[in-house]
This record gives sequence, C-alpha cells and structure tokens, in this order.
Amino acid sequence: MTRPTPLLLQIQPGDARPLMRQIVDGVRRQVAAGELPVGALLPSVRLLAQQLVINPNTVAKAYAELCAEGWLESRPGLGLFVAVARERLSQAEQQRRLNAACSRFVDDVIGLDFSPEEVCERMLDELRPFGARRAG
Amino acid sequence: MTRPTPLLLQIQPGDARPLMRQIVDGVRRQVAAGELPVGALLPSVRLLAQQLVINPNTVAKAYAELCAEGWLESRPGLGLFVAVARERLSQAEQQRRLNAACSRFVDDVIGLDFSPEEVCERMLDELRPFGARRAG
DNA sequence: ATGCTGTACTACATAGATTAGTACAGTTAG
DNA sequence: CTAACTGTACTAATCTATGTAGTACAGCAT
Repeated sequence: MTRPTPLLLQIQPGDARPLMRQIVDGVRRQVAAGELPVGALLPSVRLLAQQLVINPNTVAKAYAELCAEGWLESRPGLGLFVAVARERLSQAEQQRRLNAACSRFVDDVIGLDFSPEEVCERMLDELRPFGARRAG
Repeated sequence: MTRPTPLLLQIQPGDARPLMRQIVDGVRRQVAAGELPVGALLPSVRLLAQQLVINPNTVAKAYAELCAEGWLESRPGLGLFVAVARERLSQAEQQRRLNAACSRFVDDVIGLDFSPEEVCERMLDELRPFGARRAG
C-alpha cells in the first residue's frame, strides 16, 4: 500500500549550485520544516529525474547523501521515506560544522554595508522556520 | 620610498577551500579588521608566492579579485596597496548577496541541534570584529 | 511473471582550480 | 641608460568535482 507522494521541488537554471546540491538542500529544508512528514514516501529516483529533466544518477546521488545525513531512509524495492529525527553527529562534530558555517558566512557578508545586527536579523528570519527539528 | 611590509597569512593544508580563496578571504579579513591600514603596501606577487610555497599565478589571481572587490589598489610597477573604503556595490546587489549568504548559511546549520539563538550568538561573535569598515 | 523500486558500476564530457612557463610594460635605484 | 624590481597577460597541462549516459543487479508488489 504505497501511496504516491507529490513533491514540490524546483531546479533553478540561474542557481550557481550544482544540481545535486539543489536537490539535497531543497529536500532537507522541506523535511526540516515539517512540510514532508516523517514516513512520507518520496518520488522515485527515475520519476523525479523525469520531472526535473535531469539524469537519474544525479537524483540517486542526492538521495544517497540525504540518507547518509539521516534525513531519509531507504527501503530497497519500496522507495525512499522521510526518516525519524535522530542524533546524527557528535557534539564535537556539530561544533566544528557550526564554526565552519559561521566562518564562511562572515567571509560572505564582510564586504557589505550592513551592521552585524542587521545581518543577524535577516539571518534569523530565514533560520527560524527550521528550528523545530531537534532529536529527542 | 616603498617600505617593505610584513603580512601574516597562513595557508592551511587541511582547509577545503582552494588556495586562491584562502588568500582572498584572509587578506579581506585583515583589511576589514583594520590590521592592514589604508595605504599599506602588500608583499609582491612573487614574494608572497615564495613564502606560501605556491604558484605566483595563484597569488596574482587572488590579488586581482581583491582589487575587483575594492579592497586593494594596484599601481603597476609599484605594487599593491590597501585601498580607501568606498561604496562598491549597489543597494540591490548588497541585498542580493546578503540573501544568498543567509540562504547558504541556513543550509549549512539546518541539521545541527542548535537553537536559532545559539547559532546567532556564535555567528555574531565572529562577525563583530569586522563591523567597523563602512564607506562614508 | 511483470513492472516497479533503490543501488552499483563503468565510461565519457565538462568546468574550475592549480601549476608551469613565458612575455610584456611601468617604476625605481644605481 | 641599465638593471632589478613591480603587476599583468597569455598559453598549455594537470587534477578534481560534477554531470551525463548506459547497463546491470537485487528487492518488493500485483
């Protein structure tokens, strides 16, 4: 009894990110925001590839990365499902990634004429919708 | 009367960023933080390449990008100097870059178990030292 | 048995980063 | 003027990541 599942995911030609990254980021956001509930079935590798008019291999690689990160769960023969939230990384690794992200972010905004407070506010507006998912 | 100028800049082998980016980011931070005062002479393309044990071409490209961004000024035959702060980008372009940076940052931290406030605090700690340079 | 599912593997093409080497024009000190 | 420095420009080769293409295999449902 596998119900088909729609997935609103768009690929922007003007986006500088590689296709695989656009898919990974897009699906990750939808899962983190709760738009894709736990247990939801995702479109198959071949179907999504057909919808986005890209190679199935690119979709498969994106899905594989999302499985490795713990967002999705693969049941071979059945499909890919949204996984239950769980601790995925050690405390140290999480700190390391936060530092790296902050470092890169600062490099990106360092030349812009915004105050740290302005930057912070704009960033929080985008981050808040995803704050809900914490492993328990 | 060109005085020689020291430049503390390290290249980390473990850093995933390309060499050119490490140089650009490193010099940009030092200029933005005021560690390199306006008018300071930077080490020549060939000297810095020798110090970092990399190809002079890589250094030249990094310097060229810093000139294009308005951080440095080139006087052929003399050398490269820290430029005076000035408006470099249109309001619209600055907004566009801030949005892109926030978007990427959120993608980076979305899977970590930190609250938006924790993320914000950690980010501000790294951003604040560079808030001083605003074009007037 | 048929048709769906994810996965694995190879080969090829492309773009970006880097190295390497050479060459040219501007500036300064001798 | 000459020599020695400066930044800049250009080409060619290499390496890596990304994407494309095609094929093959194993699990599951009807």
